Amino acid sequence: MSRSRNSDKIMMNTATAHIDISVDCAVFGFDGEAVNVLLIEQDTDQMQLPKETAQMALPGDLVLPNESLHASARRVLKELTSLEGIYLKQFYTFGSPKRVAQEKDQEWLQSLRMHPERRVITVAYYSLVKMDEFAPQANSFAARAQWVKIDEVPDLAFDHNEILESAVETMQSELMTKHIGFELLPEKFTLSQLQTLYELILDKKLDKRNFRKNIKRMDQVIPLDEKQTGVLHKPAQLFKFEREE
Amino acid sequence: MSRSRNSDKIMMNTATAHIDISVDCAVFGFDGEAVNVLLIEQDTDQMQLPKETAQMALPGDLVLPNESLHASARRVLKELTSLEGIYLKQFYTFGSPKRVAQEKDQEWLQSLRMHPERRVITVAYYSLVKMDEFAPQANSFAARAQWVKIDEVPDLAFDHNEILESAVETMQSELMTKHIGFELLPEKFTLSQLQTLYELILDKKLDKRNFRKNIKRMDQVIPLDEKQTGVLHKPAQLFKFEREE
DNA sequence: GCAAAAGTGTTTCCGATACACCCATGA
DNA sequence: TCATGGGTGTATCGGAAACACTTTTGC
Repeated sequence: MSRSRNSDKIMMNTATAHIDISVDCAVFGFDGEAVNVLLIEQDTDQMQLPKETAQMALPGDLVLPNESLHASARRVLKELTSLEGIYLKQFYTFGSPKRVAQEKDQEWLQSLRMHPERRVITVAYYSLVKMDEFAPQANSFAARAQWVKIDEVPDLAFDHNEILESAVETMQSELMTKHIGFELLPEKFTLSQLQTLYELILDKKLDKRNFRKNIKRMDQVIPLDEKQTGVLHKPAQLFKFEREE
Repeated sequence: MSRSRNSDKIMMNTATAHIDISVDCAVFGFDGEAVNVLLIEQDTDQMQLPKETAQMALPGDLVLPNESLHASARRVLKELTSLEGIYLKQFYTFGSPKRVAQEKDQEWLQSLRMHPERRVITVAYYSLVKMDEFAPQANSFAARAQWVKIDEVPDLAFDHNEILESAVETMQSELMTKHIGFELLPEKFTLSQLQTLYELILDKKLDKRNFRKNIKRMDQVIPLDEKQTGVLHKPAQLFKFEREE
């Protein structure tokens, strides 16, 4: 695939001095069963390649000249999900000089970027969305977005497996202290749903009674006058979460 | 491909499209009395300005085209202190479009940078050094480096007060879990020195007996066959810290 | 009435806290 | 001998962990 272009090579000397900046987002969602991450699929049609070779990657884009990093991440997320005002947090910046220079990534990179030969430093964010509010966008960018269970994520483009792993670790370590679990649940949720989520993220079993004791003394968790319906067992009490100011 | 060519031309016209990347380092040291941070002073002589107007800033530099972020931070640190192999950790990336665009910073920026008008995104690191090993370098860059107590830091250039504050918070929150206190002490230290350091960083008094109980059940802290000398009271036992593999 | 998950309290254990006196040295 | 910080043990408290049965609903 080394259809080398002389003009580009000549540019190299000067062009490599430029470093591009991107943001990449690991967007997590919970469907009641598993924690998922939103991945973008390479558009193989457009490139006339067999579907099997399609790669996947975390959503991301170059930072615009006048855009803050956070705004940039918000933009990527909005184009993808149409959601605004959702949990979004910077966690690390990946800047290895060769992080987009692997042979396997060149094809996609060239269809994606104005300067595919350039080094790219990426500021990584993780985001938490309520999957029931998620509306896939009709635009071509997002049409190829899909949820993948985090333990079934394939090899990704660039260094995105590493970025994702780091995002998962960050989420794990912030779950307890920052109450981020609630960001992944619907507005109204049961304590069992919450516990399932904690068990998945922390990857360990929790004691039901102790868990409920702990949750119930957070006064941000508010019981509603409402119960589950349509389940074939005792219906559970619903709760909502209200972030204090 | 033809799309790339066209867009290139468009890009060329707008020089501000280039974003520079720098690293900035908050280097902390402990002198037995206070936690200090290493600051760089603007060279007012060279600029023929009155000494009083000299600004200070965190040490930092642009990332070189083929240099990883970590290597870049290491380089800044080595030029400054001649130290290698010291604790260095990325903690946040600051990328507000206007972070170096304030009027007050233009003078210095223009003496410092090839493209002072460019937006700069900076990847911030904090570093911990043993002050007794610190040897100020003779080069012009570091000749103007000086230790300043963290609660006596003046207004700094750019957004460096914000970066420093964030570095201090990060250090505080990592003190307990990552044993970073030892990085600031000499190879041989007393438990009182260690406690003083913890009290300064956490900004609260600790109980002597409980503190020593906790430290003594870390098996990385190893008692030496050696005592303090030249003090006018009972000499303290010396310890060393050995990071496990 | 049965399957399936919801819901509920008490006891035990362990780590965190509080607290005061004697010791070794140099001046 | 005195001033200075070094060094030590125990009792109490409070949160974490362990643990099993009854309840409500849909079928």
